[in-house]
Amino acid sequence: MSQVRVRFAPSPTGFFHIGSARTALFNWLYARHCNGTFVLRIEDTDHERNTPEALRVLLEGMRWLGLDWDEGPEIGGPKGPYFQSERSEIYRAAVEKLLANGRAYEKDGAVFFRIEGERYREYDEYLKAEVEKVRAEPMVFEDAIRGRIERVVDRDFPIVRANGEPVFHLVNVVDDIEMEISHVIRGEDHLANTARHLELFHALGATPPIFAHLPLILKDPAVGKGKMSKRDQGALIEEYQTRHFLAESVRNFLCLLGWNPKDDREVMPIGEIIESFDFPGIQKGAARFDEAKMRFMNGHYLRELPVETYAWFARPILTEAGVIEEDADEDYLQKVLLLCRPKLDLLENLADYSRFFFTRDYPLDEKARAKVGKKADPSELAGELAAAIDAETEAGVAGFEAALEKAANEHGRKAGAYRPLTRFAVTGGLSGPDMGEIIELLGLEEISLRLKKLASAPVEESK
RNA sequence: GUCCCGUUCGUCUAGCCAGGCCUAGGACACUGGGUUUUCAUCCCAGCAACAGGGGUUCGAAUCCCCUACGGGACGCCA
Repeated sequence: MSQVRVRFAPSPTGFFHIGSARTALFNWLYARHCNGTFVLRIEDTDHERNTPEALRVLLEGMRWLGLDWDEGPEIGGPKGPYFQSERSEIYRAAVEKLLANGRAYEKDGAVFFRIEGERYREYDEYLKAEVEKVRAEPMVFEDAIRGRIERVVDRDFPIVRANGEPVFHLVNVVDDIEMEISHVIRGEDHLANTARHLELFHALGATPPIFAHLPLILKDPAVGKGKMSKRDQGALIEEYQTRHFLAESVRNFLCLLGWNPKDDREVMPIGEIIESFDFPGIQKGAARFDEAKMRFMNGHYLRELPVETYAWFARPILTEAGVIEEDADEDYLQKVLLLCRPKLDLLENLADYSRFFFTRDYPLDEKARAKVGKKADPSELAGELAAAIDAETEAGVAGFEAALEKAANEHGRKAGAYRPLTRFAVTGGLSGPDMGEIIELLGLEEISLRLKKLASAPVEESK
């Protein structure tokens, strides 16, 4: 059996689009599944938008997602160079060959590929001009995902521009031949191009690879129509990097966007995905990106992280948000993180969720204050409870419960009246980590202090 | 305009190729309940789909045809 060689051939634009990432991912998965080779080839023939920064974004995104390539930039390989900008000689040779065997001709300084068949002229509604067309034999191929596809190429097309630069169709096919690519896995937007590519493969005397066209990722209908483009909210991998999504969850989610293992597994380790991944599991219809599900997965992976790793991710986030200092105590940090984790799905929310553990200067949610103040004056309640706590000798939750009981009896209230209030005083809101654990970690003294602070604060009328 | 591809719950999808096991399964979201002082975790329950029409067949989500809708391509962009 011949070696499986697949490639991801992006054009560095300065963005790493979610659709490109998914294409890269599926190529990578297939290569790993088949024990094949994953080639990264940079289609940088468009010199204007091609900058080192654009390449960096791309490679960084690939690495972040864990998509390691076997041949390509920075590591080289036997079929290099892997930048199209460095392969001009190879393209020139291919053009010479086509020119020599009569499948190409020069016109207006450019080189055109000749489609064989009877020629006629026709007004083209789309091009708004009369053009020369060809009655050609249809190109037929078996798409690994969609089955039999048939399409005619009815017009000659340029393969070298008047400025001497080779055109995408040409370089793409030449490189796939030279790099001995066995399977071309790419987006459905290339489906219509495939007939042209097939013409080129044949004219160059090469056996075409197997094609597999992936369904497109569509934008949220609320945003607009059509395939997701780089301008759409949530369309770039960088966005999820900056929002501190775990790469694992983004990758897992992307795997499921257009592929599934045919059983009920969804959150699954990458090794299992690699093992199960194959063309029959790939969807034909386009999919819509659903951030809610990715968030859910992120929460799942977050909860599975070893606490040291979790802290390693969290520390810079909290430092940047001004919640902790660079030298914050690791032990205390880990305790806080563990307390926050059960209900946290996104690291980007961690700062607001945990601020009160590190400072007394946390915002008080006015809605929460209004809610707490519905039955009784918060300041009054806080004062009563603080006094009871100060009189208490036992520490921790036990002491808190005793104080609660005492305050309730003394002032003729239900113990429950103090509970939401305590959370509000201690955290600034009405939701968050388990209150008992907060009390244990912060200590009764601190709880009392925060209650007193609330008791002495001026009461604001809620609007 | 021409050509190509697609269409199962709001979303991602299983089932379709090898028609009966489908009163269509799972997951996210949503709703309700439980746990909880609170809560974004956890547990339970619920909601909700075969685009429409015609055929073939004893029987169709599954096969065939048409229509509608969605998407893509048609560039000296990639």
